[in-house]
Amino acid sequence: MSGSKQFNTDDAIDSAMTLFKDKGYAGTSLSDLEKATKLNKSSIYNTFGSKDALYTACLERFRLHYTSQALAKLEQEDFKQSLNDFCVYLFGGFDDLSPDPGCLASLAALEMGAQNSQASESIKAGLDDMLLSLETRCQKAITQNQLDEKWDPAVLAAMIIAVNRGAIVLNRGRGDKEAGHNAYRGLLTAIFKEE
Amino acid sequence: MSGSKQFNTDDAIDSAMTLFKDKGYAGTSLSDLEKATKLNKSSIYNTFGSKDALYTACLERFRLHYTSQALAKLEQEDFKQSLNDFCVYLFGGFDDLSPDPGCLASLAALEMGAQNSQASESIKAGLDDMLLSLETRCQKAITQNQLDEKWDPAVLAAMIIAVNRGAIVLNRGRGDKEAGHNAYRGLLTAIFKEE
DNA sequence: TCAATCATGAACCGATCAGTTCAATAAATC
DNA sequence: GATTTATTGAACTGATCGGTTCATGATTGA
Repeated sequence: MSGSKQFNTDDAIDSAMTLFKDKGYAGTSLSDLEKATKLNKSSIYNTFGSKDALYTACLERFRLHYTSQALAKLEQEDFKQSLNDFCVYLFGGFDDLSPDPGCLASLAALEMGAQNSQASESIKAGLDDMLLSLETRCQKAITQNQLDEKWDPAVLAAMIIAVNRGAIVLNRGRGDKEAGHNAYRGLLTAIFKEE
Repeated sequence: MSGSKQFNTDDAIDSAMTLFKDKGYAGTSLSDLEKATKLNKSSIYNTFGSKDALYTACLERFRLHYTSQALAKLEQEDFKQSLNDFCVYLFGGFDDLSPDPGCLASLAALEMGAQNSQASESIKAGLDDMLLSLETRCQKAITQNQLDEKWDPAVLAAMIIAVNRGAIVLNRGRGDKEAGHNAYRGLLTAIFKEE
């Protein structure tokens, strides 16, 4: 059949994203991608061009769709609420006992970090988005007197991202969410709990 | 030639480790491993049994050799010094401008987290080693009055590991050490800087 | 209604994958 | 010095890799 596209491109990207997130770039084969997207290889190549290009499309969609949704949580007036919702979103729910969903971008950063892939730009851009948004939000919190002045906004932003990324590593490596959850509690203690 | 082993097993594991750390399990082929270890495929299979077994051997050596060296830094009397040296060791030197060395275990956790591989046990054990040692060290710091009582040792331990793991993701993803370094500075601010 | 368009599935490509086999051969034992 | 033991390189296996080609046929615009 033809004449018009028989599938939704974003749906295909979402399916591929799940695979790449769980098995990595190298660990995901084209036949895996065919099954997950329910597309034929020629459709995949016609639409995206190559495995690498599909991977990059996944990273771009992840950044423009999912990451930006997390960053939107920061737009609330209350800093503590902003940060909490931001973390809950990234964590996949603090009270949710289902396995940690992992993170496409974090695995991509570690897997592609030593290569110079087409995907590297998107990975870097995603991290920079987060760092910049968080830095701006922390700066605003200081001027609003919702955050202690001892904090350098860029430093705190980097720490918040690091805890988030690190929590995923802990959760995926241990198969539960306990250590990751503790890491988040530590973050809240660090920022909000008085000595 | 034969009669006795013609190579050092640990040297071979170290070479393989570097490859797995940079390219991941799936991204590393046996011919890559042959080149890096300067061994023939049959020697690799004779010695280790399979690619998966060699990978697990790398993780075990990483844990028993490298991770335990990091944890040894915690044995100093001064808590701040312990923590600083621990972080510097994991970071590959704060003043060292060379690229972040990455981390075999962190990539392994993300890459294998959704699989149930032979390697999973070793990955989990490595994280548990770190969490337990740090928790014990933090507890000691509290009794020594070197750490504020607001901290739950298990919570702080998880946060320290998370920042370390997350810093690697940031560094590898961005190709420099700036954000990772900031994350560490945040950690020190959180623990030692008064409000 | 008809011609142009284009997504599609199947067959195919050479390369590389993880893993095996085995003869050659060097060291160790006696 | 002969026999045993064990490592090694090279050749080989079938499967799968990423990627291409192309006939088919449904959809579309005129």
